[in-house]
Amino acid sequence: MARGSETRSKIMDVAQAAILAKGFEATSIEEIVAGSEITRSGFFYHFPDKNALAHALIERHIEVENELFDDLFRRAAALGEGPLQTMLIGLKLMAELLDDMPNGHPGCIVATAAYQDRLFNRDVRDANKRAALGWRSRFRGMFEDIVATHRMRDDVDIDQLADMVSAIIEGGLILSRAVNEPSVTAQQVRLLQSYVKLLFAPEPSP
Amino acid sequence: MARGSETRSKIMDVAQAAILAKGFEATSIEEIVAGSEITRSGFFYHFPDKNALAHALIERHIEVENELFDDLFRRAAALGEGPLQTMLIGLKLMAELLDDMPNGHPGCIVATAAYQDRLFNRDVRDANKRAALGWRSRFRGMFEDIVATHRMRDDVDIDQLADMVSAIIEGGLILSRAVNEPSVTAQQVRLLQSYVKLLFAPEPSP
DNA sequence: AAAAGACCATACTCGTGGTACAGTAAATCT
DNA sequence: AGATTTACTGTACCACGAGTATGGTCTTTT
Repeated sequence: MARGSETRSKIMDVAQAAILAKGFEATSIEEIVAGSEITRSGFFYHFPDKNALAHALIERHIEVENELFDDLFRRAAALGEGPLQTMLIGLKLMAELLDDMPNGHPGCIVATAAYQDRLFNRDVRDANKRAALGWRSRFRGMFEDIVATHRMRDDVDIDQLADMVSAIIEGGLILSRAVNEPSVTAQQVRLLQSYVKLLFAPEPSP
Repeated sequence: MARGSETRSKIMDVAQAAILAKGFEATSIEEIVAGSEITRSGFFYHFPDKNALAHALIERHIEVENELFDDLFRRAAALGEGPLQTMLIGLKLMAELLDDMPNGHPGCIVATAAYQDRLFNRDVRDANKRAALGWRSRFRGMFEDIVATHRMRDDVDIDQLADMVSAIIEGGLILSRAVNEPSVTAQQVRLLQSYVKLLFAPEPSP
């Protein structure tokens, strides 16, 4: 990696850790530069303002999380057979993954942005929107494969079902932070898994 | 209402509207006092600092929402018979209610607080936690009544199921803001209703 | 050798939260 | 009726964080 982009990503690493721990506004540039072995001038050389930093963080997070999900569901597909099994195992793996990162995952940044509308500029909000729509399209694709081979026991919209994955994760993270119980997010994902199971499982033969 | 508490609640009204629209940090005291026909000194007379305002807002919101939920499930209980029906109808009513408030409900304040940990002091975080635990105990009570009379088709924890209501709503609100589709939250609540239905509905007689 | 990239140092502006304090009109208590 | 408290207004001030400006410096690239 070139000299410039090395410092740049170091700034982003430090910033991300701080933001996840205390929120975007509560994290000062002063603090970021202190942890990045750089000066204020150096920071503003790489990012015109704090908004640009937020934008870069969200952009990077989208990529990282996409790769993470790709890998997760690739493993899930290898473990089970058929799209329903893949989804069910994938959700279980996701729950395990969330159990292993008790401080919550970077999705937080997206959520923070959602609730601080005017604090961020258009670029950031657009990136945020793209992230959410990306999740929707990913999971919709998977649910489409499922409905092609399984009967739904309740007539629900596939887009909405796809959104439910994101909603459960984001909602779980919020709740988990509010009550200070790190396990909550993973539990919620397991409940979602239970729903998907009930929704598509073949009728029990009596 | 006495003269003092009148201005106080006016400040809170103005602040709440602004905070829901732009976030807590993005809302300046200057702006709040401008909309409240009061001076800066007046503001600080009622609230020692911004944190106290946040605390008061959350505290008030807990009360308002509790009354709202009480009323909602009272109506639901009148419409259907038995705890399962009450829950299912209640969730439908909740979805309708969310459809009617496209800007999201004040739950946002709680969510904001969850993601801005260090920005708020202990009082605010405690109030936030109490709110979340209050929801949990409310819905757990309802689900307990259901499991007493219905068989669960999947073995899930009641506390976690109760948390799912909050998680779905908060997550729905975030997603709805992120993709700028106000209908998302209500849709997610309807999906939750579908889950509860599948989870407790009697087996179909073949 | 020249130019561009990646910084450092200093100094300044401006908005916002918060403090301090003096004063005032109206309501309430004694 | 007078004293006190409540609910403010007005002014002045401090600290801190974001952002701007500008000039200098070492390093890499051309």
